[in-house]
Amino acid sequence: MVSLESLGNQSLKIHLRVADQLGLAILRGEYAPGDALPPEIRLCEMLGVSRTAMREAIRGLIAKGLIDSRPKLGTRVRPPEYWNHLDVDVLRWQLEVSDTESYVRKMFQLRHATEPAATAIAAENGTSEDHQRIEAAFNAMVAAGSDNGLFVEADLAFHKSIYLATHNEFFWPIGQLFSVALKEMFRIAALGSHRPRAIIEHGDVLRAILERKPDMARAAALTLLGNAASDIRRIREGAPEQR
Amino acid sequence: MVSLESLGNQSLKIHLRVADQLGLAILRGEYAPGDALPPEIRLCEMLGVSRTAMREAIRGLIAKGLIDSRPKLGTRVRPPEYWNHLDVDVLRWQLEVSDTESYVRKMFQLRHATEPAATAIAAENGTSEDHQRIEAAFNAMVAAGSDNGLFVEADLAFHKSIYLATHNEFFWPIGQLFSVALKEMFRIAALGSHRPRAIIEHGDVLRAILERKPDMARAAALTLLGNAASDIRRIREGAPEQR
DNA sequence: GCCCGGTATTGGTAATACAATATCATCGAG
DNA sequence: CTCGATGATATTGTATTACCAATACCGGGC
Repeated sequence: MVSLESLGNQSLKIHLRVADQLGLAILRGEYAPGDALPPEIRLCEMLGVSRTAMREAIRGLIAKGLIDSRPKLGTRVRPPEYWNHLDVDVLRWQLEVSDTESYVRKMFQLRHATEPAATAIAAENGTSEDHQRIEAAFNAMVAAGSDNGLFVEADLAFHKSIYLATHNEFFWPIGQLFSVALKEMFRIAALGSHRPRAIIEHGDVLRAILERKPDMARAAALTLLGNAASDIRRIREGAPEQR
Repeated sequence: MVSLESLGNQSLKIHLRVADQLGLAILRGEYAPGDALPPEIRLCEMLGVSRTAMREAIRGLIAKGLIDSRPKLGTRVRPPEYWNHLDVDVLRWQLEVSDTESYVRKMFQLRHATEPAATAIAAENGTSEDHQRIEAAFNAMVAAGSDNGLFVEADLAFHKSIYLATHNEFFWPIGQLFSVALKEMFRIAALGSHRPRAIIEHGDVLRAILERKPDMARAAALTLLGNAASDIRRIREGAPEQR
């Protein structure tokens, strides 16, 4: 018998696939802000899904602030300032359609604002469990050796643990966002980076947190960030990574 | 005939009402992280809605990271570190169930991290349209006179415009969040504050942005924030506002 | 020119079939 | 007889179809 796998990647829940396609189309600008999308039924037959699935997908896009839907006047694309750009899906779509360059810059602008503060707060508020988690991630970075995947994984875990250690819920989703975004970027351009220096700098951050020295932690985070940013810039400019 | 209006506020789309109830219940801790909520059908009859509506509500809560749903083991509450605390609904629920005190503090921690940076970036990148919008909000603050509602509205518009003027999409949702959160707080404890001083400080921020002086803008935002935080602290402590 | 009803489009409900999976019972081997 | 693997079953989420309600817009009739 002919399996259904033949069409498309599958295995994802279908309203997610649908939402993906619609979201990409919107981010790509196929439907400009203010425009109305085709009516539900047209969309259904265009993508070959049921109306319920389409409605669930639309529900999701509404939650992300991309569109607004009212009876009779259709579902319209909202102006971008209403979009939830911190949503990981929105971010992913954005990365797929627009040039990465400016997004790296903007993301580091935000990270530059939040991460030194988060690190300082973590140095102030971190519990011993937090300390253990951060230290474990650091050790994993060291132990990763030449394995790029492991290293990146541990690196992301390190920073995410710091955001968690703030014990401030508002910082958590931001750490989550960076984790996803950076992973996506590494997927695009696998980054060797200056591993020895990175480890030293992460160690400085770790020590400041363990010793509960907020100011030192903030400073360490700042230097780490500055170097990370210039690393990525160098890579984007096509310079060969030097180890 | 008996109108349906009798039960509840109404006029909101029903899956939103349902999501509201479920979200509140989760935030209230009625369903602890790891717990499974009742099966869909039970929930449907408990709240008196159709399965589709319930599914749409659940879809929304999944998008906010509150729950996760898998066949057979039910829909379970995820650990709070996965919740999207930057989502305005999550924030609203949190404010309704937990004490405001610590949330004001945490929110100002974040604001302290982002707003000086955003203001500096706005001073660097703001276009003339941005300048007009910010200035208009400032004028509205001045013109508000003794009308508290107008003043708060203009105040929020002022800060939101600054976040928009960064031309960095990642800052936009954060500005949006503060706008919603502070409005909610003012709703709870109407804040007269030091209006004359506030206007002067906002004027300093405005001038720095118009003159494109990032460092001055950052500094002005910092002093403004420091005073705003202590104002709110004083109010929370029950001290009478002095004008 | 104004009112009224038709129509198209989204919002909401219901019923049904399908798929995935944890639990439990049964069967067989040691 | 006990332990373990394996398969049936019940439960629960997933997906489709169909139908009715509310509403904004359009056009015709008075």
